[in-house]
Amino acid sequence: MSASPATTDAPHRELTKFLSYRVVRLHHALNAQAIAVLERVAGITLAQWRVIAMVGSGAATSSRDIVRKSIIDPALISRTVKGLEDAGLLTTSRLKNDRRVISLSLTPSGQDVYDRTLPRMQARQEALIEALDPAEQDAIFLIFDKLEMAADRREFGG
Amino acid sequence: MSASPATTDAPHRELTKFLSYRVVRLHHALNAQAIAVLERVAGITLAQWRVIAMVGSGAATSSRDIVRKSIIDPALISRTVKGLEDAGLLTTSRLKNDRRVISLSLTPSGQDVYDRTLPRMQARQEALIEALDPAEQDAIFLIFDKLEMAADRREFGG
DNA sequence: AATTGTTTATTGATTAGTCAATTATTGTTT
DNA sequence: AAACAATAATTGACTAATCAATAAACAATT
Repeated sequence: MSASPATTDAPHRELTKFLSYRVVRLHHALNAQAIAVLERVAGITLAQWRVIAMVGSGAATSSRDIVRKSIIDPALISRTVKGLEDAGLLTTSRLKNDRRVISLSLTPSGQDVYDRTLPRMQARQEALIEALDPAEQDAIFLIFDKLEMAADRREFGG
Repeated sequence: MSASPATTDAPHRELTKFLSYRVVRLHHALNAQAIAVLERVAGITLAQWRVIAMVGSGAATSSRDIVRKSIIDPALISRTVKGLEDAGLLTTSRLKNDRRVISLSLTPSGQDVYDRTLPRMQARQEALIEALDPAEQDAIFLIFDKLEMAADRREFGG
């Protein structure tokens, strides 16, 4: 009755057993969490926070930096930066050395958003880490490294 | 003393140390992989594969099932189903018992796509799992469970 | 200096995904 | 049965994200 399909496929194989599905689901949950926190705390979007965080922390001083150090699309960065400028949170200028490059810095109110938001987001990160026991904390980053490498493969089977 | 900074922010703190960022990056890489494989093998999109896979495996027999068992938005399912119908891969009908519910089944060519694609996607899943050593394989699903639970929290700090 | 090629950013077009409102059907309560 | 609530699906409007094409500035070569 439980008619297994021709391909010797386990019937009704639990979706939750698929690694890639679990990553999608976790990503979905984390995104929703970040969006909710950012909306409540600062009224900004996730993309806006990513830019503000990288500029505020000094991890990036230009759009180019953000492109290189994150996986945000250049087009999205361009539009997000423009939005942050319009909102008065960010100022832009061209580099003297290389006038292609857009230099970014926070305005006072952008700095304020950063200062107010960072501790919440750090608390969130710590809560995530602390949801794992020490052994898992040690393992998880290496696991991500390995999975990311595996995700670069493009050929499977015949 | 190498641990987390209290409130004083470590300058240039590595983005790759943030768990949520790693999830985003992994999700990004896995998505790109799935999209590439599906395009090459069957010329279908990821959303289309998700529907085909759930119907083909018997994990779902209706749009309602897919909504319940996945995290795909009902609106997206509706449009994806319509697209698959137009492509001749899926047929729909209303349930006798409950005429609100759309029953889904694969056409012969939809079944063909499923049969041809499934082994590739399974090989991919196995390659992902096998990128981890046995201990990591045992740990990863529990880790995902814990992180997902932690992702449900909405309040942080004062 | 003129050329060729590369990098950076922007723009327009397109797709993916989400949200709110609506319709049709079913279930529940009076 | 009538009224009300709940569920399933669809639709339109919107945001997020990606892709392709372009323009501007720079680098390297001849």
